[in-house]
Amino acid sequence: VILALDGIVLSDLANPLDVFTRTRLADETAPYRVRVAAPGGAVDAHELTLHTRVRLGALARADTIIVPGRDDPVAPTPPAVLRALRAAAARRTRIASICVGAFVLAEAGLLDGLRATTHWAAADELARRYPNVTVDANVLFVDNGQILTSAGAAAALDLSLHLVRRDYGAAVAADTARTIVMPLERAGGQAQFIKHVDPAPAGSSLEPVLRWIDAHCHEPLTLADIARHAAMSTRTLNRRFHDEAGTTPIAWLTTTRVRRAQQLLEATHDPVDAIAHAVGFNSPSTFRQHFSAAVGTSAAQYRASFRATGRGRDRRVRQRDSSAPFGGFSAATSIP
DNA sequence: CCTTCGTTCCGCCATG
DNA sequence: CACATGGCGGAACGAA
Repeated sequence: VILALDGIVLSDLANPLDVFTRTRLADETAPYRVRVAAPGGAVDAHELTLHTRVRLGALARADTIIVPGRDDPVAPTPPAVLRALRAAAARRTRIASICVGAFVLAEAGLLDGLRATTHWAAADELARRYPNVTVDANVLFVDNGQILTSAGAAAALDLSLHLVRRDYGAAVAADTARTIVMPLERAGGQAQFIKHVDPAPAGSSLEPVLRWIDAHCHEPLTLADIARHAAMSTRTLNRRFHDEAGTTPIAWLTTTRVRRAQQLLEATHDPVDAIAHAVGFNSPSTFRQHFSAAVGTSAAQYRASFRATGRGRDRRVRQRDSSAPFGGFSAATSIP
């Protein structure tokens, strides 16, 4: 359920809406049912008025609540909305804010003691008004498990895809990313949880290098190899990665490898060690170490939980019955 | 889990 | 002068 309040920023509404409504599983079913809820059934959104089919009551039945930003981030939120959010939080409903929607969560007290992010221009204000919140303006989004926050409007895409990945796995998320033509950096660059600095701007000069790494990540690559292909010194390569991608070349490479491993774990029955080798890790133990560091669970557990429920974690979503074959997984077969 | 050893990364500085 | 590159060296890291 996406929460619409007066003054809603339309892109904050539209981005998650698109991602979740367009997401498809391997069997073409749509796993998410998206509703837009407004307290009074209608909200003022600049040049237009949004009439919604559902009201606040929908929050009580939501698995996930998305809270977009508003024109005036610090405008007081209607008490009924705050109550509904707190009740949902108490119910362990997953709640994610987009951009300055973080102010609404903070106002409801849901960010107390947590790390959070918001639009960079509003970060100072958020930190000032809510001292109990640890504001980090240098990340695309922060995943606290139940409560998530994301940076500026475009980061809503990253956050939404992250949720898709959490719910249904990397292959499904990659498929959705392709559908909405998400640039490679952002789709591939976000590691699993908290982390990562501002993404490389789309069309950055690193893009060809990133693509090349993506295509060759299964080979044994060294820094020097990458630098040679990029036609620059290792020093410059490191510097450019730092400036434009917010990581280092090798960190990027291992993230790429882990992501591919996730897809193979989901889509095949290959032994973990074989997958480790296939995605470019020399030793299985190295793979295990990187995998659990990035994903949070072991490779075997990841596969087991994915198999068991059709996706990664909790949340009550009736899913493809576990007897359904995974052979039809289209996403995993067509990584660019 | 520990140790060893090659690799990576980044500050500093010279150069174009 | 402003800016980007890249060599150097050591500390930190990561693969066996």
